[in-house]
Amino acid sequence: MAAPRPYPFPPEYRSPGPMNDAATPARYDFASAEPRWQQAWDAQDCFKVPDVPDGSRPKYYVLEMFPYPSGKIHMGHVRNYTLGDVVARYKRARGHQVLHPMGWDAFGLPAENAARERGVHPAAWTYQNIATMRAELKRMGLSLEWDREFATCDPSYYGQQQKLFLDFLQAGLVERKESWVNWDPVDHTVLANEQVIDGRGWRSGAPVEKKKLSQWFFSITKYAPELLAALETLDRWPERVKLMQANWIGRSEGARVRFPLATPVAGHESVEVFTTRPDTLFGMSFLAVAAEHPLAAAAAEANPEIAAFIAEVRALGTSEAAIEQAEKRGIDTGLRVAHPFIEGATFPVWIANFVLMEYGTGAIFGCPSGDQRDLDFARKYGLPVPPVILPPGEDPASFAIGRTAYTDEGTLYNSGFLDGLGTAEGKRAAIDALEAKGAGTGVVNWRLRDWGVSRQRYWGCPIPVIHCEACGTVPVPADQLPVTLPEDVDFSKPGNPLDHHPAWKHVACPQCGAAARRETDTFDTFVDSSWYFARFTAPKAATPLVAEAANGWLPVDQYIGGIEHAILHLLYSRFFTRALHGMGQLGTPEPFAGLFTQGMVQHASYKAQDGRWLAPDEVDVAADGSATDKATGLAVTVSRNDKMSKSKRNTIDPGAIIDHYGADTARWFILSDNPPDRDMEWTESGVSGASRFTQRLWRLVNNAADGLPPPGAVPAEGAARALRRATHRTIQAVTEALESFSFNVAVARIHEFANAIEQGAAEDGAARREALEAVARLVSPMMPHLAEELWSMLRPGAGLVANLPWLEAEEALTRADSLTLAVQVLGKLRATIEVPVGTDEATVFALAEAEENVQRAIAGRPIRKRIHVPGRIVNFVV
RNA sequence: GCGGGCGUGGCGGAAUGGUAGACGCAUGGGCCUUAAAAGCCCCCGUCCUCAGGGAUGUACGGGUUCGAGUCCCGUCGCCCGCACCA
Repeated sequence: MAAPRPYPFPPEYRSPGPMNDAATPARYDFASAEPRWQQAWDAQDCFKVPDVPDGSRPKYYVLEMFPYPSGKIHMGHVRNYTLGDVVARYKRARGHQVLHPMGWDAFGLPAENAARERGVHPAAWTYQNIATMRAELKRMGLSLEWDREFATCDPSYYGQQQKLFLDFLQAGLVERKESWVNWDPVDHTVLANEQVIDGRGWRSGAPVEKKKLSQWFFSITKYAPELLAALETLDRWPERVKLMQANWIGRSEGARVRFPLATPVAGHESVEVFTTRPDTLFGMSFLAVAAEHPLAAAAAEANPEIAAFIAEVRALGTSEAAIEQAEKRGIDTGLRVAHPFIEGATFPVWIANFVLMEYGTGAIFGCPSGDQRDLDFARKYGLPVPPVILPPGEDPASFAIGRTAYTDEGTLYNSGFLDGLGTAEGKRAAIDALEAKGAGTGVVNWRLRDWGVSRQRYWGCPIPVIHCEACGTVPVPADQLPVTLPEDVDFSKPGNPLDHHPAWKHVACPQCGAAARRETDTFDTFVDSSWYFARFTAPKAATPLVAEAANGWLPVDQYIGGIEHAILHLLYSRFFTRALHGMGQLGTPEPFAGLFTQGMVQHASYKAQDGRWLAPDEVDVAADGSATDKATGLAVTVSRNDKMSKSKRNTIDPGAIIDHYGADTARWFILSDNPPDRDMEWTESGVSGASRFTQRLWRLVNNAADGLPPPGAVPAEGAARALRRATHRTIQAVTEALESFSFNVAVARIHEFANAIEQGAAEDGAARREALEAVARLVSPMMPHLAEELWSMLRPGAGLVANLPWLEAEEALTRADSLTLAVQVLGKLRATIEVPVGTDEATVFALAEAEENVQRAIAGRPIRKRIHVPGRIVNFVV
């Protein structure tokens, strides 16, 4: 692991150390305060809740996506857990019983990479990382209940997961099917998509091949209709995430059409195609199948050119993005199919690299005039483009398709019996005709595929199955679980260490007792993260779930994590929950009632002229943002908005930040910088600004604390009114901002409030105490340590802010007695007027019209219309 | 390529269809200090100005409205996901 980098802090922000040095003004000493308050929370078990909510207060389950233990925490974690902690502390103050646990998504590839590269055992590497990261998280002052912690690589967790797998098997939700993997022919290893770079294996550099393997699948497609329909019930999910999921599930109505082959090939009499546009069948120009389609294989047998083309397509790997971005290419098989409607006509069968075997039937009919991809393909290979849809207002004699297909609705023509019909009627009529002829049927197709969970890797949860020659695949009996990973594994050979372990896989068949073989594949790590949120409700139970605990706490009220998980992790978790609900193990069909997706954390990156990436402490940044290399003095290319990454060396270590500024400063800066759902940029000046504000608040209280009247004093009327109004309006505004995840706005309101307190120096002492106590309590979800420190100065010995209820604004004190109205003429601002609350409309118009600027803008023209939006605006139309 | 999102001063951003730029950061000027640090105060979209104001401005081009950063259509740029990274 890389040594921690020094951080280029200005010397003035180092921890001030012991105070009461007469020569320097007193400062807030976060370095001693933060651990002190963390101990105080621990000592009182502030964040502990029972396994079953006791009903004394409403329950609230706050969960952030648990981290992968990669080594150290990064700023993305700090942002994620700060957001969650604000919610957890705020909800707790609002009187909820808050469950807020933490654990580790601990299986995965990086541990195996570390084992191969450095000879560390994956378990040792993982648990060491967990220890480091746990210590770092604890320093952040999060209101977590650490007693519930677990790692998914603990046998006590993955053993329970194996039990769930047996339940899924029993429920008919598991299947064994063949599917394609990326195969590295040199390393003899299955590659993850991220390990395929430009079609080559990342270590060997060899062109990847696609290989078919028999693998385990969860039947998520059985739940496709439910998963789609239930999106509507998720009213506290971002619309964009629901949209992405709906598109991913991809329900589409269309038809399956059977095209008879002119001459049967290798036992194939026909090709079946799925289409959402059966109305355009008369616009057919060709038929195309995927390279993995059986017909393609049959055609390749007699033709080496076709075989070469298929091999080329295979070399693209299994990533859909790579396949679809490749240049659209194809090859004519020489086969021809008959048309279901056009008597005697036949069309060529092509193999095309953009047709996906996984979608529909792995074959399409090409209608170039109505589909852009088909058109590009037809133009490239000189195939005909018969137009069949006439856009509204076009003349059939002159309308022609050029470089752009017409994909919208219109009137069918050149289409035999469909002529004159619109798009919707055309679809219906075409399906009716197909069904009457026995050439096809109307169907609903789903884009969603079953979830392949087999991985040929060591560091994952063993799939508890035994393969027996006589009995087939036999589940490991529940009383023989968990199937644990062997510890003595050899990573010097490529491939799956479980597979070449000398003893582990050799077992007796549980059914017949004959020699049999353990499944050596392990689960996709998405399985681990598909139920951990439920396990947190009873993390040590001897069964996967405990009904009262799970049903008492679930669903998660607020789930927080990165937008990059918008589809897969969230959809798999929804599927798992629904499946467990169906088996009667969970009371809720949906895992996450509320979802918030945060943006990424970025930092400027610096590239020297010779192409090396420079770390932030290796450059001098000038006021105008330009930078030079400290070592060479040469100018450096600065790029903002770069995702923090080790390769660009622009990561900032949260541990170093906490050392130098304290956890509260880091939290405050992260919250203040921008709205939490957007990407944020970590800047040095931003953190130091946040640090100054913590000192300013502390000073504000420290300077005032001695001169305040005792708690309970009643503020006087009159002079104190302005400050009291500021206090109660701030309570109102911060509360609203916290409720709506506008944490940056909450920060702004607290800044304004601090300004107001400073300006109100001569005010009534009781009002001042009220204001300062409000500050301490309002910042507490965001800067919990500073809040405790301020509170202890204001109310020595009065207990913890963490145990206080949230402040309520007094409505009467928030009202103003006059308001400012904008006066516009023709929608342009010309003046503002100050009127007492409750002024009637006629008076408002008269006052507005009397303004000198307004008169000038009206310029003697008659007023046609007067608009008054009470409390906002007056507009004169002339 | 397909699906989703975002775009407002030098920077991060604020703004129930109703005063665009709150609040913060940076820069500049000033106070304090022997000096620095810390702290405090002022200015701060652009252009014009008779110093009252005026024009213009929310990626770009259109539209709806008394009124558009906000709603609608199109274009451009950037970001996320694409099923074996987590």
